Amino acid sequence: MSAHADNDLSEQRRAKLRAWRARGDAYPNDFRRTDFAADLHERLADKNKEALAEDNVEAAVAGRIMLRRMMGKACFLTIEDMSGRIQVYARLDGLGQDAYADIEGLMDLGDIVGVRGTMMRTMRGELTVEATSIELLSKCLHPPPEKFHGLVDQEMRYRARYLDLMVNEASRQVFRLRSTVVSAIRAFFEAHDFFEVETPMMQPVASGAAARPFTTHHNALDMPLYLRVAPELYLKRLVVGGFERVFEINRNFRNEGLSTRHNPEFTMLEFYQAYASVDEVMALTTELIHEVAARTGRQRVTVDGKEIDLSADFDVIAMEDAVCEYTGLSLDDVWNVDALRRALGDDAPDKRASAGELLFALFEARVEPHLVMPTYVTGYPSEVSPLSRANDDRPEIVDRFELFVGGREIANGFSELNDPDEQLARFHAQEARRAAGDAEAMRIDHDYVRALEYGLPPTGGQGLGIDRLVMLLSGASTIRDVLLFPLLKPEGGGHGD
RNA sequence: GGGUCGUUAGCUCAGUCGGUAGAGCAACGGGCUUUUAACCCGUGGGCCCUGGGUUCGAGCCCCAGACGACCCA
Repeated sequence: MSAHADNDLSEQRRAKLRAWRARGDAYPNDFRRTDFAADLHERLADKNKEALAEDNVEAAVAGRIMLRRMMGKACFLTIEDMSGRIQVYARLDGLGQDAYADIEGLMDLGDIVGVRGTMMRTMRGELTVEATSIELLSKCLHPPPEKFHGLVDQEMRYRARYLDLMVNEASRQVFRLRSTVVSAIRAFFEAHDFFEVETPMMQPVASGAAARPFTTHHNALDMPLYLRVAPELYLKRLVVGGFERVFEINRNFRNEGLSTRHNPEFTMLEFYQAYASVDEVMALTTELIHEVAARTGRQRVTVDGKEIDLSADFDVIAMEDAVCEYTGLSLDDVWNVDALRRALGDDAPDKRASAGELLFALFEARVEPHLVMPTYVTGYPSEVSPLSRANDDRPEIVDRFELFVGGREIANGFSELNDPDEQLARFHAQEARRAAGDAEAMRIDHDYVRALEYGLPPTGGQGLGIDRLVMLLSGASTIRDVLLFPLLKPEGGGHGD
């Protein structure tokens, strides 16, 4: 990448490193930091210039040089550690000739340094470490991005995420937020007597969702393996085993295109609760999102200029009603193949599609983008929900919901289908679709059906996309902004090696 | 997969009508012992994404490609 083809500038820095190496260990690990920048700011907040001068507070800080102001026989450095920034003041008189010359001759913006000194305030009141020693701990051999604008180039922000994080505070905040989200979710489920499990990422049958898997091969067993598209069928096996409340936060892999909403690997939360109805799962989902929004301080977020209150109750609407509302169809039409096809126009799928499939297609095409305020959509057609339990009164729909916020699907939950014979029949229906050309139709998992034959208690479960939740809370418009290392095409258009 | 826009110094960006490539930051040299996006003076730094084409002459116009951003599917 062009960012690293800085031959002259990095040669200058390498020359300084060579000079530093000649003095001894150029990459020492004997500097003992005693203070973080933020702690010093907090601890000494109420000490004015005079009080600090009297107290003689010693400090040892370390971090990267972000700014530097040389003034002949004195200089200011701004260094940054994981907690924030702190200013360093170095004087020729205070450090001595040789040590002061090192700052000018060996150190550059971007270098990692350790500083010992005494806390003071400048005439303008800024808390500052007046250095008694400064040592180079790790040389930065490339010029860092521009100090004021940071790193703007999107491609380089994704390809060299370390540079993005080094200079863009906004980017760091997104990933701190993400960490808080995950930890809030864990705390929530632990408080509700769930426990966390890990199920296989590599599966002999990739089932549990309508998606194409990545394929790999196990040499010793000489068998194909698939990266999972969902953990669902394994989690429900655990409920069969008596783990009545489980959750998993982990990666799924789907072999599909890249977009602002899709990355081939993404993170899902799934949880299952025995003896819970779909309504209880919905209530738990609302409670979860309320809790995460509160823990992250993001109860009010803005999507496409519209403010969304994540602490309020969420709307609920049946898919049939939602389709009528946004397409003008009547309730009599929503299971009528001809009426649905007319409404879909050019967006209609292949000719063999059933009424339920068409209704779902129409919902996706015409309704989803309008669901900006948090909204549960219920009553999904059975054909597009092969793992959901049929509604007791109306077998053509299932007891399932999806939660939409900002026009995007955030979560998907349902009352689990636990009749093994019905499940096998649904799998066979999926297989028929596959035979008819649907490459994403769900695979039959016979071992899962056998697990159901031992008895899955009535159960409710739900899956929630962590990346999309973080997008919502952070205001990110692309999934790449909430993934530390999003998948990109290789540089230069070639293959990796 | 389709459309639109973009790619110029290490970084952030200008570049007029087609006529020898510009700024700020960063670097290097000089000045400056309380600055803070420090400041002042000076110097160096370019595969203008790649490959073709048009032209006396292309960063600029045309064609193809690579990568990215946005929109659509």
